[in-house]
Amino acid sequence: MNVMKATDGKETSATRECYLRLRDLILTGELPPGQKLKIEELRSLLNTGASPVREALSLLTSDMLVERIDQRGFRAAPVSKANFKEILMLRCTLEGMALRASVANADTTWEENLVLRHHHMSRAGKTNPVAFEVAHKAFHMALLCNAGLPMLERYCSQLYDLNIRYRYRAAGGAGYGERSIQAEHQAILDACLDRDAVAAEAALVDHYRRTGQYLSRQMDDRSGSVRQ
Amino acid sequence: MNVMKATDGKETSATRECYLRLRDLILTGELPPGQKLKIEELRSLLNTGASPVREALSLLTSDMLVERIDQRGFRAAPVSKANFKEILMLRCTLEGMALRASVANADTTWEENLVLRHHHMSRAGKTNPVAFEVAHKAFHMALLCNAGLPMLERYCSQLYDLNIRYRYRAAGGAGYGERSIQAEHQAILDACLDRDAVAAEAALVDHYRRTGQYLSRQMDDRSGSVRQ
DNA sequence: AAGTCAATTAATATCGATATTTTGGGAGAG
DNA sequence: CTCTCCCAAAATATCGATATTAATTGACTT
Repeated sequence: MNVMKATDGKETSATRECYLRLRDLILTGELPPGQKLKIEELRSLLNTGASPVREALSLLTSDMLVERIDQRGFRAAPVSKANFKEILMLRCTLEGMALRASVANADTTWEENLVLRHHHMSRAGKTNPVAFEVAHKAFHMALLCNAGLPMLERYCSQLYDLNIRYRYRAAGGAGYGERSIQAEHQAILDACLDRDAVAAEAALVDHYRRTGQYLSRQMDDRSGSVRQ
Repeated sequence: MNVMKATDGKETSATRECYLRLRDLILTGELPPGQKLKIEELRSLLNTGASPVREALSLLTSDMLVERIDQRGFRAAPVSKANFKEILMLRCTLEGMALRASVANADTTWEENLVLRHHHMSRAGKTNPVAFEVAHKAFHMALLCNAGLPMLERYCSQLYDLNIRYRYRAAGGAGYGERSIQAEHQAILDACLDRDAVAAEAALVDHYRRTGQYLSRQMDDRSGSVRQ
């Protein structure tokens, strides 16, 4: 059973499939923070065997989205205000560093890609929220991808995902309050195109701090739903 | 078979066993960078089944010590001068940040633990190199553990391990050249006990930069043995 | 009636076997 | 002689079943 027929053009492994699906479930909060992740349940939910599920959970452990307790299984990583603040702080520092390096290596290819990503993000924002989330991450990662620092990029990507989870918690989706993030994104883009590393970093950090304050308020308002 | 008898006081899972053993093999270079990690070989090497091996390798992927290529198995992460430099840079930034935060939260419990760790490290240095490696990491992590920033600590721990690998490559063990690392460690400790965050960070970064230059020279001398 | 211990239940961790995919090598065509 | 294609061998990924360990319930003692 579970055979992939000709109509089924899947080139990816079951483990990766599980990994992506589980990550999505955790990021959106469908698997809420702290929840026990029983192999059998996930196995039937994802229509696959126990091995891919376990391996996917092991991979998610490295992304700090899942906690593994020896002999006692897996659970979705808990959330807390302290954790949120640490993520914010690390993002400001690490993405700031990556952005400076990216600007230092600026070339037209990078710039043109940025413009394109920004355009896609603006477009997606008007249609559906989930497409916007994807485009938003693509834009932010495009900002950093010119640094030539793969490990740093990986950390930034991880931290971005961890932060998304708080956004979903606060707004139940991609609701960004009524702040003008458009203007903030434009400011970051402009500074990059001017090849002004200092201004770019300032704009980026400002963007995160504002979002952070907004989310922080949201968390206070609905405190009690946040564990620990 | 492979039953754990009463004499066998193991409380840990086979997966963790594999994880620790494989990590050690990769850090020391017994499994050299870029080497294909075949499940069957490791399975027989570690006297266990395929599942624990695969799970351990998945966990090591998160530590960036193993690369996973979908449908094509695992391999030990490659090394390169660029990678080494990135690790050094990230360590200086991240550990610097963590150390500042640790000093800011300084209390006597932390200080006393530092003194103790430093003492253990000095003692171990005179007996055997492998004990020194353990004590050395314990001292460095003790410096950072008072920051109250668990994710940052985790990153620092990861980066520390990644760096160890280059040290083993350069010296074939814990050989540190004849620099006076003792004095450097003392300087870091003293600055912490003075609760002087700026001096502590400076001493720490200086310590890493010196070690970095030393290792960098070693790598140049034996270049060709380093792939890529 | 409260606490402890044992037996039952449930879940994890692990094994052994199989299907699927990749790799390597050799035969045949150009 | 080189290239391509196909087949055999090896390795990965996955499944299904089992042994081990943790959680739970309920009886028994005090």
